[in-house]
Amino acid sequence: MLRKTRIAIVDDHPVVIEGLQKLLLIFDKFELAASFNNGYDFIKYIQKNAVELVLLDINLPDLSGIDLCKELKAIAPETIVLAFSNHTERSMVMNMIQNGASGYLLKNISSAELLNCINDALNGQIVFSEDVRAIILKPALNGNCEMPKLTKREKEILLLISDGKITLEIAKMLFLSKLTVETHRKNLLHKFKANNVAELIKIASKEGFL
Amino acid sequence: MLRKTRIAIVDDHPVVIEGLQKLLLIFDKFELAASFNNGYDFIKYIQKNAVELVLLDINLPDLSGIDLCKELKAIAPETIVLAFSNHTERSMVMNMIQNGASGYLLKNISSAELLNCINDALNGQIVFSEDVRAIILKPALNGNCEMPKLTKREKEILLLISDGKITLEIAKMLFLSKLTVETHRKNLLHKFKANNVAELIKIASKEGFL
DNA sequence: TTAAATATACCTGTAAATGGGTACAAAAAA
DNA sequence: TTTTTTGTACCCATTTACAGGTATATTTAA
Repeated sequence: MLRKTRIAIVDDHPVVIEGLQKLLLIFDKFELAASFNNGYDFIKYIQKNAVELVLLDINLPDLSGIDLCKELKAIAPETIVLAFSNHTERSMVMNMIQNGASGYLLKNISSAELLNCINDALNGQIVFSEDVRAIILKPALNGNCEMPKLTKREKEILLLISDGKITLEIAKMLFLSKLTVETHRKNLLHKFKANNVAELIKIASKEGFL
Repeated sequence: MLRKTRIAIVDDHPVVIEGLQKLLLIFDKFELAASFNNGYDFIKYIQKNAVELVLLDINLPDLSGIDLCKELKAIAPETIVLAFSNHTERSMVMNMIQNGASGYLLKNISSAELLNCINDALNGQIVFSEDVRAIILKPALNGNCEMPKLTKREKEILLLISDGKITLEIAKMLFLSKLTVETHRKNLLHKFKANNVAELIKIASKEGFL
């Protein structure tokens, strides 16, 4: 008899874990190795145990699923990771793939599609749920969503801007020239390809910077 | 024999529906009357069918769970509504209660707590999951988060502002005077208690307006 | 059917942001 | 070690936003 496929779930919503478990156990070949509601517990587990596949949420209490995926693939490169998330940002999808995930599923996926994706991923394919494929194929609508890389200063100033602080206030708080803050502000607008702060803050918020 | 308690689920995530269903059907007294992945289908259903309790997500594709709750209680006041959401904003909790919900549960609730809450709600109590109680009890940390009530126009203009449109552009798009748009903009700033658009957009984003 | 809320429009300043640049020292990466 | 990135600072001109009003017709709700 073939060994069962061991699957782990990392998600901070018990109901999601229950739902996934119910679906997976319909098939005799799947075995729920373990489930976790945070990232570090899962890392501890994976250092001593092996699983074939992990369903990984991105919103975790301790660290992001994106970082967790990177760490996991460093510890156990052969483990297949499927992101299972609510985030529809193109950048999230790209970052997960960048960090070694075998696919990205939105939580609004249908049961049938979910099972298909898991099987395909186990066969070495890269899989995306239907909505995610649309996101990937529409860089125009979803935008130029390359998540910009910000420097420490830029992140710092972005936060202050989002708190309603004006340039001069920020300059005083950080002991900088007003002109310096203006430069950072301009760079932020360019990096986010925003026309003004309103758009800047919207994008930054959607991309999870705030 | 007593009639079973009919429960409906409105949530756009099939996995959540599966998970809830699995948990509820452990108990013989519960019966899953129907489940919906959008609000309007549920409204149609509830106009002809009765259920004792509804588990209601806030993020729905067509209308917000908050508005849906209001409509539902107008149609079927005796139906017990439990919000089942990811949103941790105090204002969301308050609005649901304001609109007649019997409680507010976060999706990270444990299975046992969920069942307890459902039973308590059916017995006429107002129930909150553990994390929600913490949110309610800490108005200081969660702030002055009274979610402002916006008019249609204000919502419309808020969206355009968040897209980086400037006042004059908005005015042209909506066939309004620039001065009118300025007034709406000012009202938005006041309603959100924001110093400038940056803060406005941040708050609006956090409160789920974008 | 009144009263309140909404949508509309205007005025006057001042403050702030934006867009286009340049420049250079320090730190990090190649 | 050279190159690139980051953080710093400056200038100029124009546009936009913000704060403080007032005012009125139209809806909506009490």
